[in-house]
Formats: sequence, C-alpha cells, structure tokens
Amino acid sequence: MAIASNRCLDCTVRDTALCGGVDIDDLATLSAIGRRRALGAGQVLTWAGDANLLCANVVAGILKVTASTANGREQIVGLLFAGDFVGQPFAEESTVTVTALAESDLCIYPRERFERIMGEVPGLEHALLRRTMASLNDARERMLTLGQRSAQERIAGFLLDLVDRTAPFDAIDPISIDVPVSRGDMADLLGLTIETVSRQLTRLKVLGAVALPRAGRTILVRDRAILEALANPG
Amino acid sequence: MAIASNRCLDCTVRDTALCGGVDIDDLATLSAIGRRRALGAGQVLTWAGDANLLCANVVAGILKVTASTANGREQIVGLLFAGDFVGQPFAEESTVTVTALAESDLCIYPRERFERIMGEVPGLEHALLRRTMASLNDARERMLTLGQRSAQERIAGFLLDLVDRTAPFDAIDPISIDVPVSRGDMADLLGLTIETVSRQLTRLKVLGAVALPRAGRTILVRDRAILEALANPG
DNA sequence: CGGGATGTTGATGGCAGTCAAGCTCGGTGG
DNA sequence: CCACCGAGCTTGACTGCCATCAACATCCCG
Repeated sequence: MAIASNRCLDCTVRDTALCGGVDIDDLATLSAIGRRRALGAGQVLTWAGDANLLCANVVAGILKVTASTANGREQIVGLLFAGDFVGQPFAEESTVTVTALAESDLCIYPRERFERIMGEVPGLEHALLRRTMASLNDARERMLTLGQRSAQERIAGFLLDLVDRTAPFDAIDPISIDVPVSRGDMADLLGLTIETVSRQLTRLKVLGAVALPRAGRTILVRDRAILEALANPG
Repeated sequence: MAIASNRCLDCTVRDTALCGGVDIDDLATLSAIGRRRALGAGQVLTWAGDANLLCANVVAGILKVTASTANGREQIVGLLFAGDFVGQPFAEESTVTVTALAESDLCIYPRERFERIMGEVPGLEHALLRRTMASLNDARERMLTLGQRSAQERIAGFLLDLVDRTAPFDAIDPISIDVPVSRGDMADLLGLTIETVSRQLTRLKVLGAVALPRAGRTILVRDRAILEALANPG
C-alpha cells in the first residue's frame, strides 16, 4: 500500500493529471487498481465498437482519438498528451478508437473499478467533469474550424496552437516547433487531405511565415504575425 | 419551501432533465434559486465572450449553441431541446452564444449558486458529468460529419437523426417529420450553405426519398432506405 | 545501398460556394 | 378581397477551392 502510494507520488504527471487534486491517502486506492502500460507508435488502445473496458491517464507520449465512417474515412476528434485522461466512464461500448502516435506510457484502470472509486474518492468526479467540459470546448472550437474555415486558415491556426502549446507566452520569432503528428494525421485532424496540407505549408514557406528545414516534422515559425493574419482573415 | 418543491414536481421535464435524479428534499434547494424565463424566437440567452453568469434547464422549446470566427462566420455546435442542460459551470467567461430558435421556456440558475449546490446535492454533479460526456460524444460525431462527409451524406444523415428523434422506433414509411430549424440553421449546423442544403433536398425529392409539401419545414420521408444508403455510401 | 514509408509537386476534375434572379408563403393594409 | 411586401426558400450560371490521381523526391532504417 505504501509502495503503491509512493509510486503515484513519484509520477511525472502527478500535478497535471486527474489524480492531481486527490488526497495522498486516497491515492493509494487509485494506485491499487492502476497498471502501467507502454504503447508503441501505431498501437491501438481501444477500438470503436468494442466493449469499453478501461480508462487511463496519459503518463507520457501522444495519442489520437478518432471516429470513422462506415466506409472507412477517419476523423481525428482529439489529441491526448501527458496528463490527459483517456476513456469514457459509464459507457458500455467504446465509440472512438484511441491510437498511440508515438511511444506512450499509460496508467490504466479497469473501467468499472474506476467508476466505483469515483464514487468514493472526493474530488475525482469533479476533476473529471472539469476535464470533460474542457474537452467539449475544444471539440466545439474544432467544429468551427471543420465547418467554416478554409484550408489556409486551418493550417495557420493549427501551427499557432502548436506554438502556444510548446513555446513560452512571450516568445519572439523565430520559434522552432516540433509537429507531433505526421502530415496524414494533420490532414485527418483538420479535415483535409495530405496533399492540401503539404501545399498550404509550402505556401506558408513562400509567404515567409515559416521555414521547413529538411521536409519533416520540424517547422520554424519565422513570422508569427503572418500566421495570425492568415488564421483570422477579414 | 413546500411550494417551491411542488413547482419542481409539476415540471414537465422533471423526469428527463438534470434534476431528474435528485431527491425530493433536495429539489427544494434547487427550486429556491431557479427562475423561469421565456425566450422569444431569435432572442439570445448568452453571448460568447460575455461574463458567464447563468446555467439553465430547457423546459420547452429549442435553442442553438453557436461558435463564431472573428470575421463573423457561424457554426452551430449543438442544439438544445426540452430537458437539456445549458451552460458552462466553473467557467468565468462564456465561449459560446446560445440563441432560442423558437419560443422557449428555461429554468435559470445563477451560475455560482448552482455550482455551490452541485457540491451539496448528491448526484447532481454525477448527472451533469454524464450529460457532458454525452454532449462530447455528440460533438465528436458532428466533427466526423463536418470533416469527412459530403453534402449529400450530411443532409441524409441529418434527416435520419430527425426521424429517430421524432418517430417511434419501428415506424414504417412514410414518416412526416417537422424540421425544427430554418434552412439557414441547417446550413450552419452541417457546415454548408443555404443553397447547397436546398439543392440536396430537392435532389432527395427527385430520388423519391422524400416529399417536400409546400416548401417549408415539414418533410415527408417516403423511403427511409434510400436515405440510409445515401448517408452511408460505399 | 536499397526499399518502403513519408512528403512534395503537378495536372485535372468535381463538388460545393458565390452571386443573382425568381418563387412561395404569410402577413398587412388599403 | 386583393394588392403589396418582405422573409425564407428554390433554382440557375459560374467560379474556385480542394480532392483525386499520378509521378517524383526525400527520409529513415536495416
């Protein structure tokens, strides 16, 4: 028990994850049902349509949450980073597929046991509610993008989100950012095709907004103002 | 107190709304801070960007939740019907605009007081969590539509949703449905333009899937199977 | 150094947006 | 009762953005 508790106290996402607000004593309860699991890039945690057996906290890495049409087209409906919560408590069946985009570590709980603990550990349900509402806000913003914005606006906005995520608030150009997903995933995230993503990026390069060293996942933002103008025209 | 409690017991959405799972005794607490408010068609309950002052239950009517770009394009990110919860507890600022699409009745609570009561009344926070997760599922399905489906698929899927919402499970064609929103709102909901919505509807008419008596908000679904084939091609 | 995965670039076409005109329907007032 | 009017809806002509198909370049890893 003490060992289990210590395991949580040492956790790298102790402060940012769901368990952050939980009392030290209650941590042991959580810890007792949690198991670490590593996922390789491309490995799937849960499939849409399968029985909904688990919840988890992301300890490290990055995962995508996807929904698919009957004929196989895929839409990324969310990205998960260290500290994020994964899963759908109280649902019998999973409605989304969760896939690791890179090596990831998770702290996994059996769903039903996790639900029971939520009723016992004060603050846990509240914390999850806040996270779920934040996810909903995120989803709504993404709906706005998917429904109303042009390819240009989507790419520029995506890059700005990345800058805000990785760089300090008052960072000055140029800022080097590491795109955590492939072009294909960018396309699925933004509701575009790979080719359109690629074309818009080279357009940004021509405009001088970014530089694309060695055609890969590193992007150098040379002029943030240009990106902001393109993301919000008008 | 007894009067207040009775007011809730008589409520037409007592069973379906958030307060459905609340003890009769606790209802009085909720009732004490709730106020009825009627909204005319087109009236706005909350503006995106304004201080987030209230939450509410929809007693009757229909409302839209919208997000907008800086240059005025609008995306409907959700519809609210009788029994649905409105608002963003724990947020200082509202991120969406909520507008009545038709005459609507709400049961309004001051946000901060509602938050306090959530901490006191057992089951309330849990019920809200479940609703929020349902909204998130809804939002994800809509993201899939906005990102990946053609105009044809969007319209057919939308009509099928309406059928499922209004008609009994085993209803046989033809089914008459009442579209609760204007063409313009359909467009904003589906990420299309008014003209495209109109064209796709007449296309469905030509295909024999629907009939459009007197060009308005009533649609007769003649052949549900056609709609299903169009909504899920491939 | 090869081979597969990933990313870029080019040519083309179709779907849906835009602009514009006409239609339908309900309401209003002469 | 009918003429008028305006909002909402439909239809048409045209344009343009982005998807599609295809070839090529680059990167990565054995």
